[in-house]
Amino acid sequence: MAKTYKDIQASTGLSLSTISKYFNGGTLREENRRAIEQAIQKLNYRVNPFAQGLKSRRSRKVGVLIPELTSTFHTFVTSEVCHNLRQAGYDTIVCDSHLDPDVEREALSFLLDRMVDGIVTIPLDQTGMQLKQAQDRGVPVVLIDQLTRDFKADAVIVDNAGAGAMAARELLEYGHSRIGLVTGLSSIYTMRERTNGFLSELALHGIEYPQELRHELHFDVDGGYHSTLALLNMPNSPTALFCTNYELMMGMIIAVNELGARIGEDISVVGFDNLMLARIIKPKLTMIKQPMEMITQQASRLMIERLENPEPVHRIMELPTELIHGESIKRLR
Amino acid sequence: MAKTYKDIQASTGLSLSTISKYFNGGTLREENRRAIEQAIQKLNYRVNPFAQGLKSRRSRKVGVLIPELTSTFHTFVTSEVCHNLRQAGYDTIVCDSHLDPDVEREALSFLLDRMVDGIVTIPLDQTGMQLKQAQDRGVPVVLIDQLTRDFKADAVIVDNAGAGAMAARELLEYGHSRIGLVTGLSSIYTMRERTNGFLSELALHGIEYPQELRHELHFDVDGGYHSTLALLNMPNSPTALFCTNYELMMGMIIAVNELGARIGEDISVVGFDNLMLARIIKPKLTMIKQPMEMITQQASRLMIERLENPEPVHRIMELPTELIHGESIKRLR
DNA sequence: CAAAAAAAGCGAAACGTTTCGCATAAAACG
DNA sequence: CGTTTTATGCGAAACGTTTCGCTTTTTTTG
Repeated sequence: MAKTYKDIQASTGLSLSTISKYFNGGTLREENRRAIEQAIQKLNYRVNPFAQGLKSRRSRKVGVLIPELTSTFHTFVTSEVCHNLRQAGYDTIVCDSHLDPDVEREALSFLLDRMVDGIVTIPLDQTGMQLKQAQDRGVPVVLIDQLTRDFKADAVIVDNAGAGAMAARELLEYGHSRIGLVTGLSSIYTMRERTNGFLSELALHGIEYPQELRHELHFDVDGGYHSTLALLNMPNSPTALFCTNYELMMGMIIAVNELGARIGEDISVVGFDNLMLARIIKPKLTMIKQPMEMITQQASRLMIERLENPEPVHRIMELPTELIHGESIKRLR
Repeated sequence: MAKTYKDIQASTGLSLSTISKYFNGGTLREENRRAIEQAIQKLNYRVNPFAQGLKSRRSRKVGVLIPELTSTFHTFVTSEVCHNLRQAGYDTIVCDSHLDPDVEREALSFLLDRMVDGIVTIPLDQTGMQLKQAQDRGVPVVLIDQLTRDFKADAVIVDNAGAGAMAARELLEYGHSRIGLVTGLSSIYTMRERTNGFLSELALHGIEYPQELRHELHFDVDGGYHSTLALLNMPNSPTALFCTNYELMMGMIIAVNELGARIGEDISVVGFDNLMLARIIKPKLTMIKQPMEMITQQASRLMIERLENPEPVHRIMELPTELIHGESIKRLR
């Protein structure tokens, strides 16, 4: 049978309220503090989260809501944030919305029904309306990856448009101007931003972009694979490719290899996200790197700070991306 | 403010115990049932999970404990099982043990402290000792992927050794006998079983297996990539490869392509798990397919049945694997 | 139609914490 | 050393459900 305050009471002779004080950071005499600690040890006492939640109206749980668990970036963020929050004494409930705004809304209700104290999310619906219900209930929200249009909250983002522009500049530098865009559906914020940044930069250099080079499919390995095949098989195929996330890049690599083309020779490439396999592949890829650890760290920190002391101001952290030089771009001139 | 039974009482005039009966499947008059339903609608009532858990001593939560969230198979299982359980009205808490038995033990305590009603796990420690604490507390366990040595519970497994043997037979059939083994560390149950089944089958055909063809690295894309490079770069390199999971197979493909070799021509291949990319790659791969949907389905079903009606008998479901014929094996004779 | 049986509803006491206002003990002060 | 101030400890009343034993109502039956 699970132990309760009563058992600690029986063991120490202290009152229930004093014991509660011990657990909630009140002031006790050193002597009593030790007695309680000993009792806890001896009894192997564990707080009953139900009783605690019922009375305190705080669950010590945080909801993590992401668009899709099968994306490497999302999995990484989820896993790290969960870890950080657990360190700080918070449990997490993970939901993914399968890229469906309706599911996202439902999942949010689900989380709020579970009485989460906070929500960390990579939002899907870009208005952010779905998140209002959280804020209405006083549940703080931390956004990752994008700001929502009609909803303000703490957020950790990177400069996606800037990253796209950086990729374009690098390729132009090497003399490429006919560049295939291997990207996800433009309904996804990051995909759209990276693409727009990329196109704007080209426009800035007076390059008119032919729409047939722009391939938007689902942002997974499949999508990258098929887009790349299509791009490389077209009559006047591009000399370079820009992939706007990790999965697309993986699909691209497989497609390029399958066609017998050599990266950095027959086709130049700028990838995205220096994760897992991207670190070892030959030739080393030139790519945009997001500061993953910092993103998850800052997001966790923002959440924890909000939980411990709610404030009305919203802080937005924009973190820099970085271009890593590899050997996947051939110099044309 | 959140609504409570009291609000329903105020609205319907029924007693709290009657209302409780409604929620817990007791018998009420049709008229009262409807009245309560209306009140719930009107008030937008949601049960308070803390009060419910406190009183009933059931959390309606299930712990899902897996070795590693970054493995495609594990992610798939987790995501499906969570989905199925939620459908049945159970929340899930996901933990991964980062392939560390100590972390696994801790995570289990963590889950039990959270008062989960059951545990679904792909066990890491193969004795199963870590799971005893669950059973001692009357928390049912469902094993996926392997049986534990000193611990009996419901389980869903596949015939891993049989799968390995099947792969071997197929390759032998086509005349291959010098076969590289791209596999994970033999401390992992499935990797060991598949390897053993494979080797036994070769032995059965009187083939002595040279140890230098057996490459055991971490069972991820990296591992598959490096093992394959090593195998194909050795002096007397194998004519075929067998990869014992999805990630290893992905790494293998990338390495083979990088070396400019053609699958099904220069090197023959049997893969594992018909997921994602494996479905589209050219040439179509010959591979072992696990019945993924059935695994997760059966595991969820077992868990739910145990939760609804605890029984001491343990049911073990062994599901068949299947060999899918592709074009990745060249006929040698 | 009355008596017996079955069904439905009720009240009160939990479950294990937290919190509030007060009482008491210890420390500080003149 | 008595008095004020400050630090600790206490008791009791919640929090929102479930459950048990019992009463009342409804249905069945001869």
